Amino acid sequence: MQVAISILKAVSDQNRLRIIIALAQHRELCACQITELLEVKGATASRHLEILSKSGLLKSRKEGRWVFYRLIKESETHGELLEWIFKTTSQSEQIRHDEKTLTKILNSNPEDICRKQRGEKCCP
Amino acid sequence: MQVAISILKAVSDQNRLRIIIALAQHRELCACQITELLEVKGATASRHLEILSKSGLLKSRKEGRWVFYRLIKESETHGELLEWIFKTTSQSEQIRHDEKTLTKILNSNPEDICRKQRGEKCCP
DNA sequence: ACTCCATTTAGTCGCTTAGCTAAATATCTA
DNA sequence: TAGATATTTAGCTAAGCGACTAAATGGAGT
Repeated sequence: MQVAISILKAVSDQNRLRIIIALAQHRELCACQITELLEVKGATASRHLEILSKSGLLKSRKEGRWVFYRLIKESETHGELLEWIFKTTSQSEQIRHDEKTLTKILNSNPEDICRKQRGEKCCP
Repeated sequence: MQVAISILKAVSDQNRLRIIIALAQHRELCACQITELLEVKGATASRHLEILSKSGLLKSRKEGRWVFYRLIKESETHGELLEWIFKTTSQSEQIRHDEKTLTKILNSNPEDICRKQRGEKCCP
């Protein structure tokens, strides 16, 4: 019961839902890319990623200074939940916008993104 | 997106989850039975039922002084979500306890239950 | 009409949480 | 080693939410 609730609480936040959907479309994203996508401060994105990880939906991998996140494969236990989420949000304006933003982000390299995050506005 | 979030928020509360699961097992329950099950004040149960109704998961039917709630049949759109919920909570101690409490509640009639709710402790 | 009573609405209180800033941690590079 | 930098942690604030009490609503029975 508590497990179910912690997962449901984890995904019932708009920004965390955006993270889940983004990771479903792109195998792996680093913290700075997600920060860029959500347009929040790094600390905030980090907090969201922690919540999703602790609920058992994400795992992370460190590579140098970067931390990459992906959906846990075993979340196939949670396949039905994820399927429902994808189906129910597929028409969303926000998600379509995120998809476009993500292709821009993936065309830049992480270094540029991080540089942007402490300087001026981003995404050419 | 907002629809998905409102549904996820609706079901990511312990008491509201208990309501959903109870209604999946017993076609229809009145507000006082749900109040009895949750062991909260009537006003609190009413609030939870409103949230579930507004998110599109429940509908209500008035019969005299009582209001009966049930899962919306069209929530088959939400079948995957509900299936995941049932599967993920089936081992829960709380839910098993609720099942027992519910059979007691259903063996009483609503009048008795309501009478108990404004008087002393309940459930023989 | 009057009363009883199940349910809902209003209003309050305490806790949780999402966001921020600033400081700490960890890692790369010169 | 020193400095730069990506991420996380700590601490704060404001908004959101769940529980309660009290009052309002609306149906049933006399």
